[in-house]
Amino acid sequence: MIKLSNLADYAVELMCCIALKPQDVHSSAGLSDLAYIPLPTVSKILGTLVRAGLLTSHRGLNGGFSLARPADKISITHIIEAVDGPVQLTNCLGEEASDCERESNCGTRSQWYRINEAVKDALGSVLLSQMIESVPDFIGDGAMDDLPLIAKTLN
Amino acid sequence: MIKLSNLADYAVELMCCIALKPQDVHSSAGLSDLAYIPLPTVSKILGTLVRAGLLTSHRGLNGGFSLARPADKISITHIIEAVDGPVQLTNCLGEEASDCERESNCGTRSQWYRINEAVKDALGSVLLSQMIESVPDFIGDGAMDDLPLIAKTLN
DNA sequence: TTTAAAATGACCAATTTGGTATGATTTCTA
DNA sequence: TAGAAATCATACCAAATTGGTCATTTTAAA
Repeated sequence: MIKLSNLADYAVELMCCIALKPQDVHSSAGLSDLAYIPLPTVSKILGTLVRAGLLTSHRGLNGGFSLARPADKISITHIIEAVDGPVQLTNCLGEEASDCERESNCGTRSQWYRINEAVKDALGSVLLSQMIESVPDFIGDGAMDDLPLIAKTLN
Repeated sequence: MIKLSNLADYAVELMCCIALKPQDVHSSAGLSDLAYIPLPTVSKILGTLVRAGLLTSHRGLNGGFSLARPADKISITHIIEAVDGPVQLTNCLGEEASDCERESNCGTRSQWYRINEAVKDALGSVLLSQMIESVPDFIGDGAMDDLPLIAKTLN
């Protein structure tokens, strides 16, 4: 199954919690309670997000974390890549040389590149601000039947 | 880093090898040589692809594998999902109930759904036939000398 | 009947992931 | 200004997943 890591999932969740009250300073402990995520794990994720420049931290008494920039300047890609690293579907799409023996005459790499970009666009098409602004109008039995679909952002 | 599993990557590669000569029956050993993938791993992947209905197998002497349907009826998503399972970025997008405590008042799930669909579209937008039609105009040394013909042998 | 090939299932190793514990730093207060 | 409380930061460990191997069985053609 192709899925995000739990940490990346958590990271988005935590960013949403913070973005809901952007003026506040949020402690790890408070976010842990709010999001039902173990405190040390929260701490670890927030540290990563600080290093990625998405959050600023305030140490000492009454310290905590807050957004480094407005929620409409942060995309889901930013958060996910901060935690999971870059979107790079195949090895040969990376920076440094891959060990792929057939790279020199590989006919498929340009296609892989295209696919990779499309996935990145898909993840980048949602901003943190959008993530929190749409409170569900109704979530009934959990079925997704009547979800409003779906901007085809791809070409 | 967000990447495909090696097995999924291999699977696409193997399907390309087979699609290049769709009229032939390809043995695991032959494909292993062609794609530089260990034989037992090849065998495992091909078995999965057969069960997914993408390949048909021919047992016994001179047996092997061939495409179950034309290359322009197989998308990359088909191959990847056969090996890695469905694209399901977050747990709450799955079939059965997730254990997410905050699902009932989760404002973000519809956004996740949108993102997930976009990623699926991105992967599904390339067909196996497209993956192989762009053969490199220059073939270097050795291993794949007999390849240039193949573009024309496609139907 | 022999041989080549696929199918199956058990098994092992290595990487990654998630979680825990401990240490370091800042700010408030007396 | 010193100490203590609150908090961030980092190093470490365990469990789960993944990738790969091996051995056995089944099938079909020569």
